[in-house]
Amino acid sequence: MRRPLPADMFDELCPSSLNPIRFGDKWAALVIRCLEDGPRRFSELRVPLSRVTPKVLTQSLRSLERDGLVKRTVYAEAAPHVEYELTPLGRSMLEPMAVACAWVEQHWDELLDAREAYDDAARLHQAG
Amino acid sequence: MRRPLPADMFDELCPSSLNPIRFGDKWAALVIRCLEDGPRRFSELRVPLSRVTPKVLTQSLRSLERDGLVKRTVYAEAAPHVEYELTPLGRSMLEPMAVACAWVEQHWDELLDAREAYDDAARLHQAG
DNA sequence: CAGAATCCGTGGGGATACTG
DNA sequence: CAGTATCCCCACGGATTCTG
Repeated sequence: MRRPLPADMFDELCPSSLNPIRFGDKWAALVIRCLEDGPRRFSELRVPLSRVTPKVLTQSLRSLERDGLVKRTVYAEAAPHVEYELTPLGRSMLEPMAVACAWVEQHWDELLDAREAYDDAARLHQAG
Repeated sequence: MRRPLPADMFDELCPSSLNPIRFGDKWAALVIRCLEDGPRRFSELRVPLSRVTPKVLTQSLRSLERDGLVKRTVYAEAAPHVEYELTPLGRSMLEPMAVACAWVEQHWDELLDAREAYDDAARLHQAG
Protein backbone atom coordinates (compact mmCIF):
# COMPACT_ATOMS: atom_id res chain seq x y z
CA MET A 1 0.00 0.00 0.00
CA ARG A 2 1.29 3.40 -0.96
CA ARG A 3 1.39 5.93 1.78
CA PRO A 4 -1.26 8.62 1.46
CA LEU A 5 -0.26 12.09 0.41
CA PRO A 6 0.00 14.51 3.33
CA ALA A 7 -2.63 17.21 3.44
CA ASP A 8 0.01 19.85 4.16
CA MET A 9 2.23 18.81 1.27
CA PHE A 10 2.03 22.32 -0.14
CA ASP A 11 1.73 25.43 1.94
CA GLU A 12 -0.88 28.07 1.35
CA LEU A 13 1.20 30.28 -0.86
CA CYS A 14 1.99 27.46 -3.29
CA PRO A 15 1.99 28.19 -6.16
CA SER A 16 3.35 31.68 -5.61
CA SER A 17 3.32 34.53 -8.07
CA LEU A 18 6.91 35.07 -7.04
CA ASN A 19 8.02 31.98 -8.89
CA PRO A 20 8.64 33.07 -12.48
CA ILE A 21 9.07 29.51 -13.78
CA ARG A 22 5.93 27.56 -14.54
CA PHE A 23 5.34 24.03 -15.72
CA GLY A 24 2.01 23.67 -17.46
CA ASP A 25 -0.95 25.42 -15.92
CA LYS A 26 -1.30 26.79 -12.44
CA TRP A 27 -1.49 23.45 -10.64
CA ALA A 28 0.36 21.11 -13.00
CA ALA A 29 3.68 21.16 -11.17
CA LEU A 30 2.00 20.27 -7.88
CA VAL A 31 0.09 17.43 -9.53
CA ILE A 32 3.30 16.07 -11.01
CA ARG A 33 4.96 16.09 -7.62
CA CYS A 34 1.99 14.17 -6.22
CA LEU A 35 2.51 11.50 -8.86
CA GLU A 36 6.23 11.20 -8.36
CA ASP A 37 6.03 8.05 -6.24
CA GLY A 38 3.49 6.18 -8.34
CA PRO A 39 -0.14 6.16 -9.45
CA ARG A 40 -2.71 8.10 -7.45
CA ARG A 41 -6.45 8.22 -7.47
CA PHE A 42 -8.43 11.38 -7.99
CA SER A 43 -9.54 11.45 -4.38
CA GLU A 44 -5.97 10.94 -3.21
CA LEU A 45 -4.86 13.96 -5.18
CA ARG A 46 -7.60 16.05 -3.66
CA VAL A 47 -6.07 15.71 -0.20
CA PRO A 48 -2.96 17.84 -0.70
CA LEU A 49 -4.77 19.86 -3.39
CA SER A 50 -7.78 20.71 -1.26
CA ARG A 51 -7.72 24.31 -2.42
CA VAL A 52 -8.34 23.20 -6.00
CA THR A 53 -11.93 22.60 -7.02
CA PRO A 54 -12.65 19.24 -8.69
CA LYS A 55 -13.41 20.95 -11.96
CA VAL A 56 -10.07 22.73 -12.09
CA LEU A 57 -8.17 19.67 -10.93
CA THR A 58 -9.81 17.66 -13.70
CA GLN A 59 -8.86 20.35 -16.20
CA SER A 60 -5.27 20.23 -15.07
CA LEU A 61 -5.14 16.44 -15.23
CA ARG A 62 -6.71 16.39 -18.68
CA SER A 63 -4.23 18.95 -19.90
CA LEU A 64 -1.36 16.83 -18.59
CA GLU A 65 -2.88 13.78 -20.22
CA ARG A 66 -3.27 15.69 -23.48
CA ASP A 67 0.40 16.54 -23.46
CA GLY A 68 1.33 12.92 -22.79
CA LEU A 69 2.74 13.70 -19.37
CA VAL A 70 0.19 11.74 -17.39
CA LYS A 71 -1.64 8.52 -18.10
CA ARG A 72 -5.24 8.08 -16.99
CA THR A 73 -6.58 4.59 -16.31
CA VAL A 74 -10.17 3.69 -15.52
CA TYR A 75 -10.87 0.59 -13.44
CA ALA A 76 -14.49 -0.42 -13.97
CA GLU A 77 -14.62 -2.98 -11.21
CA ALA A 78 -17.01 -3.48 -8.34
CA ALA A 79 -15.47 -0.42 -6.74
CA PRO A 80 -14.85 1.67 -9.85
CA HIS A 81 -12.00 4.13 -9.67
CA VAL A 82 -9.49 6.04 -11.76
CA GLU A 83 -5.74 6.20 -11.46
CA TYR A 84 -3.33 8.79 -12.76
CA GLU A 85 0.35 8.17 -13.23
CA LEU A 86 3.32 9.82 -14.88
CA THR A 87 4.28 8.61 -18.34
CA PRO A 88 7.99 8.24 -19.14
CA LEU A 89 7.68 11.64 -20.82
CA GLY A 90 6.12 13.09 -17.70
CA ARG A 91 8.77 11.53 -15.52
CA SER A 92 11.50 12.99 -17.72
CA MET A 93 10.18 16.44 -16.92
CA LEU A 94 11.14 15.98 -13.27
CA GLU A 95 14.71 16.86 -14.19
CA PRO A 96 14.14 20.36 -15.63
CA MET A 97 11.64 20.87 -12.82
CA ALA A 98 14.29 20.05 -10.23
CA VAL A 99 16.69 22.48 -11.88
CA ALA A 100 14.03 25.17 -11.91
CA CYS A 101 13.09 24.48 -8.28
CA ALA A 102 16.72 24.65 -7.23
CA TRP A 103 17.08 28.00 -8.97
CA VAL A 104 13.94 29.34 -7.33
CA GLU A 105 14.99 28.18 -3.86
CA GLN A 106 18.45 29.56 -4.35
CA HIS A 107 17.20 32.97 -5.46
CA TRP A 108 13.98 33.24 -3.49
CA ASP A 109 15.27 36.02 -1.24
CA GLU A 110 16.52 38.02 -4.19
CA LEU A 111 13.16 37.68 -5.90
CA LEU A 112 11.38 38.76 -2.75
CA ASP A 113 13.66 41.72 -2.20
CA ALA A 114 13.43 42.82 -5.82
CA ARG A 115 9.66 42.81 -5.81
CA GLU A 116 9.44 44.65 -2.52
CA ALA A 117 11.89 47.27 -3.68
CA TYR A 118 10.06 47.77 -6.96
CA ASP A 119 6.65 48.00 -5.31
CA ASP A 120 7.93 50.38 -2.66
CA ALA A 121 9.42 52.63 -5.32
CA ALA A 122 6.21 52.50 -7.32
CA ARG A 123 4.18 53.42 -4.25
CA LEU A 124 6.45 56.35 -3.49
CA HIS A 125 6.23 57.52 -7.07
CA GLN A 126 2.47 57.29 -6.80
CA ALA A 127 2.28 59.32 -3.57
CA GLY A 128 5.10 61.75 -4.25
CA MET B 1 28.31 48.74 -31.92
CA ARG B 2 26.19 45.78 -30.99
CA ARG B 3 24.73 43.95 -33.91
CA PRO B 4 21.01 44.46 -34.31
CA LEU B 5 18.62 41.69 -33.39
CA PRO B 6 17.39 39.76 -36.44
CA ALA B 7 13.73 40.26 -37.26
CA ASP B 8 13.29 36.53 -37.75
CA MET B 9 14.88 35.62 -34.43
CA PHE B 10 11.72 33.82 -33.39
CA ASP B 11 9.51 32.01 -35.81
CA GLU B 12 5.80 32.57 -35.96
CA LEU B 13 4.83 29.81 -33.61
CA CYS B 14 7.03 31.05 -30.81
CA PRO B 15 5.89 30.90 -28.06
CA SER B 16 3.96 27.71 -28.68
CA SER B 17 1.21 26.29 -26.52
CA LEU B 18 2.98 22.98 -26.96
CA ASN B 19 5.76 24.07 -24.66
CA PRO B 20 4.61 23.26 -21.13
CA ILE B 21 7.45 25.14 -19.45
CA ARG B 22 7.10 28.87 -19.07
CA PHE B 23 9.40 31.52 -17.70
CA GLY B 24 7.49 34.57 -16.56
CA ASP B 25 4.64 35.76 -18.77
CA LYS B 26 4.00 34.91 -22.38
CA TRP B 27 6.88 36.89 -23.84
CA ALA B 28 9.39 37.00 -20.99
CA ALA B 29 11.58 34.15 -22.19
CA LEU B 30 11.93 35.74 -25.62
CA VAL B 31 12.81 39.10 -24.08
CA ILE B 32 15.47 37.46 -21.95
CA ARG B 33 17.00 35.82 -24.98
CA CYS B 34 17.10 39.20 -26.70
CA LEU B 35 19.06 40.63 -23.77
CA GLU B 36 21.52 37.77 -23.61
CA ASP B 37 24.28 39.65 -25.44
CA GLY B 38 23.93 42.97 -23.64
CA PRO B 39 21.66 45.98 -23.18
CA ARG B 40 19.02 46.71 -25.77
CA ARG B 41 16.74 49.63 -26.41
CA PHE B 42 13.00 49.37 -26.54
CA SER B 43 12.97 49.90 -30.26
CA GLU B 44 15.62 47.25 -30.73
CA LEU B 45 13.50 44.73 -28.89
CA ARG B 46 10.54 45.56 -31.05
CA VAL B 47 12.30 44.24 -34.15
CA PRO B 48 12.31 40.53 -33.30
CA LEU B 49 9.18 41.00 -31.18
CA SER B 50 7.16 42.73 -33.87
CA ARG B 51 4.10 40.63 -33.08
CA VAL B 52 3.99 42.08 -29.57
CA THR B 53 2.23 45.40 -29.14
CA PRO B 54 4.20 48.11 -27.29
CA LYS B 55 1.78 47.97 -24.41
CA VAL B 56 2.26 44.26 -23.87
CA LEU B 57 6.02 44.48 -24.37
CA THR B 58 6.16 47.22 -21.77
CA GLN B 59 4.12 45.08 -19.40
CA SER B 60 6.48 42.20 -19.85
CA LEU B 61 9.55 44.36 -19.33
CA ARG B 62 8.08 45.97 -16.19
CA SER B 63 7.26 42.56 -14.82
CA LEU B 64 10.83 41.41 -15.41
CA GLU B 65 12.11 44.57 -13.82
CA ARG B 66 9.81 44.04 -10.87
CA ASP B 67 11.25 40.60 -10.32
CA GLY B 68 14.78 41.95 -10.49
CA LEU B 69 15.56 40.04 -13.67
CA VAL B 70 16.02 43.08 -15.86
CA LYS B 71 17.40 46.54 -15.22
CA ARG B 72 15.87 49.57 -16.87
CA THR B 73 17.98 52.65 -17.47
CA VAL B 74 16.75 55.98 -18.79
CA TYR B 75 19.15 58.21 -20.70
CA ALA B 76 17.74 61.72 -20.72
CA GLU B 77 20.14 63.15 -23.27
CA ALA B 78 19.56 65.07 -26.45
CA ALA B 79 18.30 61.86 -27.99
CA PRO B 80 16.48 60.37 -25.02
CA HIS B 81 16.28 56.62 -24.90
CA VAL B 82 15.93 53.68 -22.56
CA GLU B 83 18.04 50.58 -22.23
CA TYR B 84 17.16 47.24 -20.75
CA GLU B 85 19.68 44.69 -19.60
CA LEU B 86 19.80 41.50 -17.62
CA THR B 87 20.69 41.75 -13.95
CA PRO B 88 22.98 39.06 -12.49
CA LEU B 89 19.79 37.44 -11.19
CA GLY B 90 18.28 37.55 -14.65
CA ARG B 91 21.43 36.15 -16.18
CA SER B 92 21.44 33.31 -13.67
CA MET B 93 18.06 32.24 -14.99
CA LEU B 94 19.62 31.42 -18.36
CA GLU B 95 20.79 28.11 -16.91
CA PRO B 96 17.41 26.63 -15.91
CA MET B 97 16.06 28.09 -19.15
CA ALA B 98 18.68 26.22 -21.15
CA VAL B 99 17.80 22.99 -19.33
CA ALA B 100 14.12 23.55 -20.02
CA CYS B 101 14.78 24.39 -23.67
CA ALA B 102 16.89 21.28 -24.08
CA TRP B 103 14.10 19.17 -22.62
CA VAL B 104 11.52 20.74 -24.91
CA GLU B 105 13.66 20.30 -28.01
CA GLN B 106 14.44 16.74 -27.07
CA HIS B 107 10.80 15.84 -26.49
CA TRP B 108 9.10 18.08 -29.02
CA ASP B 109 8.00 15.21 -31.26
CA GLU B 110 6.58 13.29 -28.32
CA LEU B 111 4.65 16.34 -27.20
CA LEU B 112 3.32 16.85 -30.71
CA ASP B 113 2.33 13.22 -31.11
CA ALA B 114 0.67 13.08 -27.70
CA ARG B 115 -1.47 16.11 -28.38
CA GLU B 116 -2.47 14.90 -31.82
CA ALA B 117 -3.40 11.50 -30.48
CA TYR B 118 -5.42 12.98 -27.64
CA ASP B 119 -7.24 15.44 -29.88
CA ASP B 120 -7.96 12.77 -32.47
CA ALA B 121 -9.40 10.49 -29.82
CA ALA B 122 -11.48 13.33 -28.43
CA ARG B 123 -12.81 14.13 -31.89
CA LEU B 124 -13.73 10.50 -32.50
CA HIS B 125 -15.44 10.30 -29.16
CA GLN B 126 -17.35 13.43 -30.07
CA ALA B 127 -18.51 12.09 -33.42
CA GLY B 128 -19.07 8.47 -32.45
C1' DC C 1 11.68 57.58 -28.78
C1' DA C 2 9.28 55.08 -25.50
C1' DG C 3 5.76 54.43 -24.05
C1' DA C 4 0.46 55.75 -21.88
C1' DA C 5 -4.68 55.62 -22.32
C1' DT C 6 -8.60 53.47 -23.69
C1' DC C 7 -11.54 49.94 -25.18
C1' DC C 8 -12.58 45.25 -25.75
C1' DG C 9 -12.86 40.07 -26.49
C1' DT C 10 -11.45 35.79 -24.70
C1' DG C 11 -10.57 32.40 -21.42
C1' DG C 12 -8.57 30.67 -17.26
C1' DG C 13 -9.77 29.97 -12.73
C1' DG C 14 -13.08 29.64 -9.03
C1' DA C 15 -17.83 28.76 -6.42
C1' DT C 16 -21.71 26.09 -6.24
C1' DA C 17 -24.72 22.48 -7.32
C1' DC C 18 -25.62 18.18 -9.51
C1' DT C 19 -24.81 13.08 -11.53
C1' DG C 20 -23.51 8.24 -13.94
C1' DC D 1 -16.02 7.83 -6.60
C1' DA D 2 -14.89 10.82 -10.02
C1' DG D 3 -16.18 13.72 -12.00
C1' DT D 4 -19.88 17.28 -14.97
C1' DA D 5 -22.84 21.52 -15.48
C1' DT D 6 -23.50 26.17 -14.85
C1' DC D 7 -22.53 30.67 -13.72
C1' DC D 8 -19.42 34.35 -12.83
C1' DC D 9 -15.43 37.35 -12.63
C1' DC D 10 -11.57 39.48 -13.86
C1' DA D 11 -6.96 39.45 -15.55
C1' DC D 12 -4.44 38.83 -19.82
C1' DG D 13 -3.49 39.96 -24.29
C1' DG D 14 -4.43 42.67 -28.37
C1' DA D 15 -5.92 46.88 -31.46
C1' DT D 16 -6.08 51.55 -31.76
C1' DT D 17 -5.13 56.08 -30.67
C1' DC D 18 -2.61 59.58 -28.28
C1' DT D 19 1.61 62.01 -25.75
C1' DG D 20 5.85 63.95 -22.76
